[in-house]
Amino acid sequence: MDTTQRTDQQRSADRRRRELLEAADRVVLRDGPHASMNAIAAEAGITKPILYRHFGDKGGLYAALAKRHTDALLDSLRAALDAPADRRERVEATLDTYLAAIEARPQVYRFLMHPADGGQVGDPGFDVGKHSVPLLRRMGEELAQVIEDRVDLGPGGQQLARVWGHGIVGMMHAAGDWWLGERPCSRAELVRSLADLLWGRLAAAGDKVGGPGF
Amino acid sequence: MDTTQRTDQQRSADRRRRELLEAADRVVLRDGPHASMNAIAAEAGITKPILYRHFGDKGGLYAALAKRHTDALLDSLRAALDAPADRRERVEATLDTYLAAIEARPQVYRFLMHPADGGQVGDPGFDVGKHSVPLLRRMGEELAQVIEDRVDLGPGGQQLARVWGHGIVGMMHAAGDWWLGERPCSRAELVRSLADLLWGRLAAAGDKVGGPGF
DNA sequence: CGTACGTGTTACTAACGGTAACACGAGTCT
DNA sequence: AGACTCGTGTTACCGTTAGTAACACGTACG
Repeated sequence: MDTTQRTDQQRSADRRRRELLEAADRVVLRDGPHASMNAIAAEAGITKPILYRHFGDKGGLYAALAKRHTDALLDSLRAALDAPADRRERVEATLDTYLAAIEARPQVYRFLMHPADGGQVGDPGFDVGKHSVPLLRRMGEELAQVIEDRVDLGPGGQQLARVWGHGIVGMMHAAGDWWLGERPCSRAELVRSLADLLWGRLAAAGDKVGGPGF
Repeated sequence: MDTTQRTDQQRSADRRRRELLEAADRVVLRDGPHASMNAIAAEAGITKPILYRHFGDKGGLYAALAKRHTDALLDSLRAALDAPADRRERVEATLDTYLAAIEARPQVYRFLMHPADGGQVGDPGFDVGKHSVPLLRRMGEELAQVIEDRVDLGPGGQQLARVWGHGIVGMMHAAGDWWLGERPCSRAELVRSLADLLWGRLAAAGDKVGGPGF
């Protein structure tokens, strides 16, 4: 039970794991979220059971793969969120960073956003899987933390920040999803429109006149 | 080629279709979104191929089922959106209506929200499926229309309304999803928090003091 | 009586997630 | 040296699922 030896083995396993994840990445990028375990194993030059030994089940592989991209995206978003600029600029930079990311890699984005399963009926207590908070939640919690840290919301601010974190992330996500499919305007316009929404322009705008009999 | 006879047949087929949809509804409500075609057929007292003759494939059945619930939900939302009250009250009523709906039937909600597929690789030109706009889009478009009709946004207002429609729906959805899972507060509090967000409270709040060296 | 047709079935295929059982090679202990 | 373990890899399988082909029954119409 030598520690260094164990470290060697673990290091080797980690490297293999990374290779497998990269292969999975390629397949998912090529075939979309429907990539089968067989296809991923073939791309990696091995066979299925090895994937299962490394990741437990498909959910585990999904979680590992999602974590990679999620971490990368969250790093970019943190950079935008923490920039030394005023709040509106930070919000716009964050929105733009997110939209640029999903614009650059729509396949990855689709993969990340569609959990595609939520809980088998049988086999409760399955140890793997389940710990994959599906990106939106992580982004929401992270944004909530930033809001709570940097914005003075008075009493009850912590809960308010959480609601807002998840709400804003959802707004960004849904608008981005729609925009990615239809491309009705430029990215900059979308960013401006969303920031305007968050800045209360909906509340400030006037009613439209001309309702019949009203 | 008698028209009345054909109508009779079609009417019978429609009734059968409705029965099948109700059976599918029960199964989905009981087993969650993972309900198999076999289980649905069994619940309806028939066998699989009949389902396939009626709905083409699973996507078709999903689409038909989703349309039912989506239409029902959209009717409720329209009622809240069109109420003769001021804008803030309408927004809160709409949010509350949506949240009450997902709170009352989480299983249906989960089913509707997880498309769970997006496009097979083989068999291009598959005639069924694909026409199932996944609820969020429909809600977004509908809300966009209401905003465009009732709020004066000046030039470019139509596009702005669409962005906002999808954005607000996404906000509502994500916050609702998170809230449904964690229940961190009452529904009324959630509604208030989200409405506050839309009313620009994020922009109005002050910075938090105490950043080290800033 | 036969023929077309709608409605239903059984029995099958293909693909997928997941697993058991076996095979090989390297280091280790006696 | 020989047995023992252990990591790495395989083949071959199981159970379930979406989807389909082929057949069987009843009924209206010529």
